[in-house]
Amino acid sequence: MKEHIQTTSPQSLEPDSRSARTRRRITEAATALFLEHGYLGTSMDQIAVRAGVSKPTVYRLWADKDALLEDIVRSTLDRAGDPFRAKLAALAGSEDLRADMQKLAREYVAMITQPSLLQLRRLVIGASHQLPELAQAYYQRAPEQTFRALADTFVQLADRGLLQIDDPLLTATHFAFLVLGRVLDKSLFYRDAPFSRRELDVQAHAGVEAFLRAYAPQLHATDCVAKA
Amino acid sequence: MKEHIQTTSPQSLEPDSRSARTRRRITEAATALFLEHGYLGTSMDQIAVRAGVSKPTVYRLWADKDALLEDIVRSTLDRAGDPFRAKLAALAGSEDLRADMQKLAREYVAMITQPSLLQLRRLVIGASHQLPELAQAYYQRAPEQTFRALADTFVQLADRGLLQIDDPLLTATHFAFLVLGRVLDKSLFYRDAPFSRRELDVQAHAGVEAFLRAYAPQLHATDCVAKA
Amino acid sequence: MKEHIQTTSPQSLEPDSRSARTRRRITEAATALFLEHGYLGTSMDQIAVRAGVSKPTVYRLWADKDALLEDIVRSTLDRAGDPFRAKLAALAGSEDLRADMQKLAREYVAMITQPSLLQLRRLVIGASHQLPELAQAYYQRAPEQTFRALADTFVQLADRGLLQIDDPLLTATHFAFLVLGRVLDKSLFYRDAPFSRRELDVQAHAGVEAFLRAYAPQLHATDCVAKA
Amino acid sequence: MKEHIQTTSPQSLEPDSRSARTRRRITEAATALFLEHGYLGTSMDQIAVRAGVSKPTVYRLWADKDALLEDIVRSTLDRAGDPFRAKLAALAGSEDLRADMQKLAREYVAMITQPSLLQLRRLVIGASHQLPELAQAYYQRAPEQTFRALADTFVQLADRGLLQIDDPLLTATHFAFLVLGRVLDKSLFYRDAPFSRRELDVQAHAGVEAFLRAYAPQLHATDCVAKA
DNA sequence: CATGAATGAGAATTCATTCAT
DNA sequence: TATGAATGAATTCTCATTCAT
Repeated sequence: MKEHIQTTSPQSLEPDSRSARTRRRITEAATALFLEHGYLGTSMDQIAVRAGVSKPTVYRLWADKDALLEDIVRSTLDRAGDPFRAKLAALAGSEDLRADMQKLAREYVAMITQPSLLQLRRLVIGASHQLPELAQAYYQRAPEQTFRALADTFVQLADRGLLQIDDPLLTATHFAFLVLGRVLDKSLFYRDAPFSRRELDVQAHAGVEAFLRAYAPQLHATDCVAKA
Repeated sequence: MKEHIQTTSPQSLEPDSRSARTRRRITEAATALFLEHGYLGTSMDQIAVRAGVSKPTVYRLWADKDALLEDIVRSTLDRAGDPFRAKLAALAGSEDLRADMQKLAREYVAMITQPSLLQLRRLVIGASHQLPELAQAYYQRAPEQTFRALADTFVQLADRGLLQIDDPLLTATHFAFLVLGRVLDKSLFYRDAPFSRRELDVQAHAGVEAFLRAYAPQLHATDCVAKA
Repeated sequence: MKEHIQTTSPQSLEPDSRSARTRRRITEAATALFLEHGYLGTSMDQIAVRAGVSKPTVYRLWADKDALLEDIVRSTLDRAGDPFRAKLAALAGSEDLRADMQKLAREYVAMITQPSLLQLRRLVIGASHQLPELAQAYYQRAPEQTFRALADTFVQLADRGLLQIDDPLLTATHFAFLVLGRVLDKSLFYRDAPFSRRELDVQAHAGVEAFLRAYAPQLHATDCVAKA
Repeated sequence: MKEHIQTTSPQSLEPDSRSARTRRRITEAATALFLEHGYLGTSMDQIAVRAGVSKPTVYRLWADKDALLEDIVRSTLDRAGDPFRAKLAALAGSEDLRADMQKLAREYVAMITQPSLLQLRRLVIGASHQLPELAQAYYQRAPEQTFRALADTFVQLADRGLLQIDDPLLTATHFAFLVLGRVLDKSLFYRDAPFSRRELDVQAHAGVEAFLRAYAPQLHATDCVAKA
């Protein structure tokens, strides 16, 4: 496998040069086809035709089919996850934890349920038989990094006495899966997003409430007091 | 893979007729190959060779590749899921909810984390581009049915005042994903089970505790008092 | 190629013995399928299934697929052509040539246009690439023999001064093709008989009239007298 | 100036481009094999090997086996039939009907008995089980169109009082089948042309004479007188 | 730089035929 | 006798990849 040419050249003076446009058209075609039909279900022919170029052109830009998929996955991830992680950091200093966490959860759900992202998960999982390293790279780059970011934030909240946690990473996953476990899971099996935006909001809200009951005892002091 | 000791096979009087043996060998070969390389990544040739039969023999028993995969998926699900759902029913009458729920969670984790079941999820998801109905059938037959069974049980527990729940199905998914969301998710991306048994137990335990904090307030009166 | 067992056993004491019935069912199934889908378009599997027997049973009665087709063709021909040739002989002594020849022509058309016979022609022609001897045998047994029988009759009629012919065989083919050339030809290309019975009668009638104008001058004496 | 006299194929500027040659070689190989072994009796493998190309090359130029056969049939028909129909038109103004019709008949026979055309008939008929539309298209394009052209000419001759006809189309088929019915029929069953050129001429001649006796009474006044 | 043309290897599926019981 | 089970060899068609221009 030859190394393929560098993917991004952010400081290019001429961002829409002929070859950059070609590259983009191929990437878009391949993305659409991979997401729709999977890795093995998509042929290089289809990609070239849809992109309106010849196959050798594709092979000049990427060493082989693997490289093309990897490029797509990596650059899609780059574009998708970062905005959320930025907002997440702000939660650590929250004055109204419940409200801010609810807001964050909605944003989390909104990010994750971008159709292309859900399909990307399916694609990567489906291709994991052929490209196991890609799947692992995906997992480390996407869910796991988010969990770690959540954990960092929760540690800070715990330091401020707002949360009571033992294992920050585990707590982070509890938050994540309470908020959208069901969506993540079900959407792997259904081509079309199986939940309406309202349903998503309900699930996010209920997830956060459950999370707070489990991890923010003082927010539920009344419960304890009542018993005491 | 060695056969483990088989004492009986109760459902058939002539369990080892020539053709039953052939069928089983093909099924085993196909299962192993599908789980390892995915649907499109496995060829009927490979299956026949591994089973030690000719291709027409495979086609005599299953109409086509789809039918073979469907058969494998369905029968694997049948074998795997039912025992757990039986045990689940018993929880409704529990005298010691925390202990029994912990026990159930361990069994849940044990069932779900059978390597072949985890791989089956990957397989079905990977094949969903080609066989979308199979993926949906899988989802309805496996996770969703378990969620419903959990919900039924939780409703009974709520009736007895042991849990406080609004939306039973949502609560069921909270339980399920608290207990093994992370495992389910991560194992889709890693060929080999990414958690040791001990890690699984820890996660199951922590998941149940979080669940109880969120949904069984009276069990936590003591906690509150203790902390107070 | 082994010789296959004798096809007909006309003096069998038990004409509907078990095995005779089996043979008949296979023959019928094969005939229907061959006529419908052609020789290469029909599989031994389909034949066995349709006949309700196993494939080895078919192979016990016929050495191979070729033998089965040959048997079918030969026995169909035997059954179909003879009645007509019997009637043909009677024409030689006709008192009213035009009327009797018209009648005969209608019978000729009726015989030839039996759907199964037309389809048989197609079948044999289609199989001639694989079984050239069969096609030749067919031609000698069916059209050619009829032409010869017609020629014999025409010779007798010429002897009586009713026809004026040079080359009897050629004259016979002129009769045959005037009467149903178009039908024979077109029906090779159309699955369903392309002519109604009325059209057939019209063609047969016009063909006979043309034939008589060409070969029975005294029946058209008026024409000649007029010119003289 | 590239405008010197061009000796080569007028319709294409680059008649022997690489791909045109490839296309021609495949067409030739396929034609030979289809004519020899029939549609189902010829495999795409054989075609590719005989053409000296790989199978994908064949599939690049024709969508599938059907398309290849259709192409061959259509282009063969185009090449074969048109010249004759041109000559036919000239007959309408004939000064010496008998002589010109004899000449035309010889040309008709010569056209139809091109070995490749006779084999093409067999091929199309044999393939009609699998490709019924092709067979019908063939019939409409070849025999039927010729019949119509003959009929048109005969109508003109009748207008000039040279023929006496009722149903022009029927008369046309009478001409066609008198002249070469036997050839057309017999050659469907025999791989090699079953008649020598001399035999063909004799049949054509006799066919025309019979036709004229049946449809051109005044041409036969002399005959009648002679006989009288 | 881009392409039309090409290909070896392999995909799913079916065939006529035979074995073993 | 009749069969369920089996198979070697082909079938049509596709794939990722490269050559030649």
